[in-house]
Amino acid sequence: MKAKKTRVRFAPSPTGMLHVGNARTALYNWLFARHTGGEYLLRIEDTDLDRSEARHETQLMEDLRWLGLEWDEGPGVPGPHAPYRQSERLGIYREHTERLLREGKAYRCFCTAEELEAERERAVAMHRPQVYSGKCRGIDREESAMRARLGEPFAVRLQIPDHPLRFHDMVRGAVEFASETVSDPILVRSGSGKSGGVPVYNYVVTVDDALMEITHVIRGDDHLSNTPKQVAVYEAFGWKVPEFAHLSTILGSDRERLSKRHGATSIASFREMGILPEALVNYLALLGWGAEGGTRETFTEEELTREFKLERVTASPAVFDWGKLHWLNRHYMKATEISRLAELAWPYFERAGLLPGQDGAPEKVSAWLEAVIAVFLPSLDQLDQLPGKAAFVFRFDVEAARANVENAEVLGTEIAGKVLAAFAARVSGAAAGSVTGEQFKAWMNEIKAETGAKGKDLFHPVRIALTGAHSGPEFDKVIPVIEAGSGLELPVHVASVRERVERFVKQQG
RNA sequence: GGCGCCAUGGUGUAACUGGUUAACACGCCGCCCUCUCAAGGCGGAGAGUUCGGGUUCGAUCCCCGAUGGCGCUACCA
Repeated sequence: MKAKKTRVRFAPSPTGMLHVGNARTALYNWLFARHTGGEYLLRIEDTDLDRSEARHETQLMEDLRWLGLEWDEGPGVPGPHAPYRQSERLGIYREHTERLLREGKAYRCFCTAEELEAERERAVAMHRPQVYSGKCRGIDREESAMRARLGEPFAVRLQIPDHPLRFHDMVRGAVEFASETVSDPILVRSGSGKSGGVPVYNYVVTVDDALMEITHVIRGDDHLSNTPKQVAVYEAFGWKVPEFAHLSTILGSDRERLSKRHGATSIASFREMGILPEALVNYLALLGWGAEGGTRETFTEEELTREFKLERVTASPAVFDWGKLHWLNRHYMKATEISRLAELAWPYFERAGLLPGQDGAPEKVSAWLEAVIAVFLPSLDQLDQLPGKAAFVFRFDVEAARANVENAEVLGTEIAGKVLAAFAARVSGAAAGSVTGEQFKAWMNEIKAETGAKGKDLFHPVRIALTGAHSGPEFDKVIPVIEAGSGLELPVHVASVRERVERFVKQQG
C-alpha cells in the first residue's frame, strides 16, 4: 500500500505583518513538506472581516517569497482545492453547517451575551470549568427553526460528545481533554451585522483542513487548547483526525511572548535592516529544532530539508536572540557574492544621500561600492549599518575630528605634530587620488625612521587626519577606497588622501 | 478560578531504546595577530539537568507531586 502523500498548510490571517513566530511556523511546514516529499499550501484565514486587510495579505505573500517559502497551492497558485481564501468559501461552510444541524450534531443557541457572561461568572465563583451550560441543546427542533424564522438572533454551536477528546501531537505526544472541560464551541456567529452568520475560525479551519486533505496540522501552540474542539468537528463529520504538531512560543529576552514591544519582529523589518533571508531561515530553523548530534549550526536550504524532522522539534518555548541572528547574518554576508551585497546595500546609501540612484548609475560606482563594502564587512551585523560605518569615507569633518577629546589628546603630543608634518610633506607631492596602499606603507616606514615614532604614535595621528577617528579598518584597505572614490562623481564629494591632509593641517592654523 | 502545555549554563540546542568528565554554537572573559576597531586563530569560566519524592544496581531521560513560566478559558485568529 502506498503511503499517503503528506499535505500541510500555513494558514495566516491577514490582520497584520508576518512576524517571526508565524514565519517559523511557515518554515517548519515548508521543511516538513519538502522533507517528506509532500505538498505545502497557503490558505488565507480572513473570517474576521473587521481586522482582515488585503494589503496585509499582499505583504504576507511577499514576505514568504522573500524567505523562499513558495507554496504548491494557494493564492496565485491554482490547485484542486481552490479557493484558498476563507472569505471566498462561505458557501462551503454554510452547507456543512446545515448538514450538522440536520443531523442534530449542532444546534442553534439563542443565549445572549449577558446570559453567557453571567454563566461564566458563576462558574468562576464555584471553581468550576467555564463551560457553556448547554442550555439551548434541548430546544425542540421545530421551536428552534421557528424562532430562527421569526428573526431571533442565534449562533450555531456544536455539541461536544461525552467521551474524552484525544489527538496525537508529533512534538508533544498523546494529548487528551476531558469532555466536561470543553465548551460546546460556537460554529457560526449570531447577529445581523457584518459578521453575523459568518463562521468562526475554529470551525472553518477544520472544515478546510479536512476538505483540503491536510494530513499534518503544524501551527503555534496557542492553538493547542482549541484542538479538542476541532477534533469534535472532525468526529461530527466522520472525518479522519489529522496528525498535529504544536510549535512552542517564541519569547523575548524577558521571557514574555515576543511582540512589537520587543522591537522590530516583522519579517519585513528584518529585510529592511539588511538581514539576509538565508540567515533568518537558518536562525528560525534553529529556534526550536536541532539536528541530530547537535554540533552543527549552519545549514543550507538543502541540508535543512534533508535533516529536518518534526519529531526533533522542541516543545519548550525559545527566547529570541539577536546576537545569534547577527552571527548567522555575518556568516552569510561573508559567504555570499559581494555584488549581491552591493545591490542590496545601495538603497541605504542612496537614502543617506551618499550615492546616486541605482538605475543607470555608472558601472564604476557599483564596483567602487563593492570595494567599500569589502572594507567594512568584517564589522557588519546587518547591511543597514553600512552608511554609518562608511560615513567617514564620504563626509570628512575636520572640526569634529579635532574637537573629539580622545583625538585631541593624541594630536596634542609633540611627536604627533612631527608625524603629521612629515606625512603632509609627502602627500603634497602626490597627485590627488593616486596614493596606493604600497605607497602609503613606504611613506610610513620613512616617517618612522625620520621621526622615531612607531606604533600608535606613528599611526594614530595619521588615522585621525585621514578618517577622523583613531580606530577603523586597516589603512591598506581604506586608502584605495578613498582614492578611488575621490575620482567619482557622487552626490557627496569623497575627499582624497591629499585633500584630507591638506584640510586637516590647514585647520591646525 | 478551570483546563492544558512546558522546564538542561545568560541564550539556542545535543546527549542511541536509562550507564557520558553533560557536548556544540551564540554571548562573555583572556591570549595571539595588529597602529586601532572589527574579523580570524587559540584557550577559559559558566549547568550536575527547577525543586521534592518514587521506580532502578544506576536516572537529564520513566512515574507522582510541588513550584514557576506560558497558552486557552471570545459569537479573535
